[in-house]
Amino acid sequence: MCYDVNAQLETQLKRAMRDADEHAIREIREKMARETDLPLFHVTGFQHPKMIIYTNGNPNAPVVSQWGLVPFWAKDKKDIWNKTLNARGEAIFEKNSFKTSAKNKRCLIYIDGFYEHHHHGKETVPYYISRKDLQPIALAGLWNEWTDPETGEIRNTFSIVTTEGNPMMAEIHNNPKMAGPRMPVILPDGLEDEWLKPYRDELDQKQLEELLRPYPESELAAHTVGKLRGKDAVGNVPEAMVPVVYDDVKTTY
DNA sequence: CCAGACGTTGTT
DNA sequence: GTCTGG
DNA sequence: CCAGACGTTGTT
DNA sequence: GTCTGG
Repeated sequence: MCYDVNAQLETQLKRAMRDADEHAIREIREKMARETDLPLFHVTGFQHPKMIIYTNGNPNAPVVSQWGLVPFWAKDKKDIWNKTLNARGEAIFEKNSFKTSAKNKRCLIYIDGFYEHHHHGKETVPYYISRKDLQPIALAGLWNEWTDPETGEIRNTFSIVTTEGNPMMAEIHNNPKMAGPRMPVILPDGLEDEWLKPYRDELDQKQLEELLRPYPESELAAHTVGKLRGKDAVGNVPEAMVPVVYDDVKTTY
């Protein structure tokens, strides 16, 4: 699970800035950034925000992409893109909606942190999760280009790959309806580019699947924040990440 | 064979 | 309790 | 994923 | 486009 994120422009662009010249930097900042919905202090995937991703096609070039992968064969985005916000890592090479992307269209999404809901009695308490060192979180993703049959418009869309959750995530995300803790795939420093390597054979697939593991909780911090859903939702404002204390709920990890 | 789906989710 | 909308 | 609705009717 | 269910 990973349906709620905090993604700042600088965080999303950091990778591009490593090797961009001044002209490229200006192009990116002045043109591309305006096509996104950044900054996103809190957004849910169900709003299908436009963000920046880095694809295997050109790993250092930022691309505007919309959250909620629409497979190329889909006739209409509406029925599918609320169901493809996440892609179960164990099955990305099997599922119709993801298999071609898993082979040929993998991507990185850099975010500052993400949110999960904890259930305490009848109350729902959101947590904000980030790296302890506050560095950008590199998420493993899948992307695709989909042509809208109605407008002819080509849309770039993406999905966040998930894996089993670490013990901290299991404690936080304790929705009774769910069967097994999950968390987004966070690629450790130095391994991001492995996710963008070409797929040639079964061995490559094995190596890609090796990357889809839970990130160690020792590197993650979490604290309770204000409501993210419903009429009390804090909205897309910096206050979304500000700590909020709830009775009888662990405040920080 | 055709029709219809194609997806995700941890017990206060 | 269960479904839909965001 | 969670929050909120869950119903009917000819007019603000 | 491709798989599953009937």
